[in-house]
Amino acid sequence: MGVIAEFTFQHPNLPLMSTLEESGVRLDLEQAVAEDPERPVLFVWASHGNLDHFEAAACEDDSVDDVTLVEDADERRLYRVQVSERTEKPLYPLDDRMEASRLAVTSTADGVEARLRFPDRESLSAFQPRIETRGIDVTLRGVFSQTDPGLTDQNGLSSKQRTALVTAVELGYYGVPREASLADVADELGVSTQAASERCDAASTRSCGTNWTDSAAAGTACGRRTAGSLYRWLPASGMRVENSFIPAPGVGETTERRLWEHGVTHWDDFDASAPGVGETTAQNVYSFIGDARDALDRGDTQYFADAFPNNALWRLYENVAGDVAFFDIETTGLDKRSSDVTTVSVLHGGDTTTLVRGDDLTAENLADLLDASLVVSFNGKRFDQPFIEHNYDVDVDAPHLDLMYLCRRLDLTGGLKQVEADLGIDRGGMDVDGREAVRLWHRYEDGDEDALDRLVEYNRYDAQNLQTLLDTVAGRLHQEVFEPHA
DNA sequence: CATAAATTGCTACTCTCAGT
DNA sequence: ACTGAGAGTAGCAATTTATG
Repeated sequence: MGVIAEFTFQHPNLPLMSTLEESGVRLDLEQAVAEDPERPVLFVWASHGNLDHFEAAACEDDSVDDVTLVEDADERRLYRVQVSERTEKPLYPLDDRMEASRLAVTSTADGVEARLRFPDRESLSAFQPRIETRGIDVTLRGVFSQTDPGLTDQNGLSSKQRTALVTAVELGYYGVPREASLADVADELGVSTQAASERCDAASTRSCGTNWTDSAAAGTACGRRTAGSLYRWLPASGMRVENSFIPAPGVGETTERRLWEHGVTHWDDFDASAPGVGETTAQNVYSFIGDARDALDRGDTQYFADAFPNNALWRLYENVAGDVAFFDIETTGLDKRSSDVTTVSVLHGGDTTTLVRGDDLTAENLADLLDASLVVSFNGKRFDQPFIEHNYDVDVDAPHLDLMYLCRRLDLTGGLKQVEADLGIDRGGMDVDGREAVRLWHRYEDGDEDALDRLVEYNRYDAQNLQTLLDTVAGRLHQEVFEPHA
């Protein structure tokens, strides 16, 4: 599926940039000939502003070697421009390599605006970081899907969000300069200014994150958002707590993301001059970093469990990967009050241990096995942990990472087996499910030792697969959180 | 320094969903 | 069928920041 994206490129050394600033002229690219990619020849229409001034200044401009008038219409003139070798050229030769095609390119003093068609989202995602590594400031202003014309709620906007966005655009809230204040938008909608701000923000964020279809409205709204690429700032491996600023008072998702976008991806990178962080918040961040460093040195994972919102606890995984207990239980039913725990399997430090009811399944052994920096389960917060704690005198103290909710964030639903299937995680031909596990246990109670073997094997598979699952999901979340949604 | 805007952090509420 | 944790949604108050 083709994707059309609009970018703005900004760099002082873009072709004719200083001349455009002086003359207020706008250039529309008609054609580009790039026999030598370092020195493309552009045919551009100049309009608006002072064209005589532009022509004189252009001839003196270092960013081009030659400017020739080709055609003189009344209000606009066509020039042939030979771009010089030392000029920044965002679209050469990268767009060819990316298989992107230029649909429209316009230069003004504000930078170069380009509308490009990409064959797919992957090539679009790859495009931006490539440009950015050359020091050019790139703003993604909009992404338009070529399919689904006219569908309105492909963006995933709620009706309130949609209404807010349309109202804001109609009133000129997104105009530059603003033609309406937030209060105007709030008035029109009949809600508080905060509510209006949130609705508009949520709407424009979602529009940016998904396909746009029509809607100049959405396009305009997104114009103010910088979809900066974090690509080049990625830590080599997965995210760790040292990349996180969320726990500091005054820092939420928005501020943390802004820090990352400005290259502050590690506690070491932080300083008080960071954008979007004032004096108060900066002090809070320093204070958090100090505490967190101490906690990390002590191996105090509880600190992070308390400091991080639950949906960010997964960031702790890489830090404590050597001391994680993956666990899964089998029972005789779903209700902890009327059913018994039959087996418990724990994968910890590379070893899988299985405790069996009536044998070695005791409170002491359970506590011992689950004593880790982090315990990991699937739906264990609702099922496994309460089940164990209700039936045995055990408290699971360690921070508990429940993979079910992480998977849900990635749209992986349908239960553990379904998720594993979706991710291609091997089950080794284990054709057992929870119901069958109950039956196996009862057969064992009736004297069938093989049934127990099979039950244990199934249980161990589950525990071990949790590690594979977490590795996979953590990798995906890492991308999701760090990388732009372009 | 005043103001508008952005953001966080809180509460209250609904709704989805997965375990054996 | 159960069930309750947690996600999502919304709104408001208070705090913080940006901007001229």
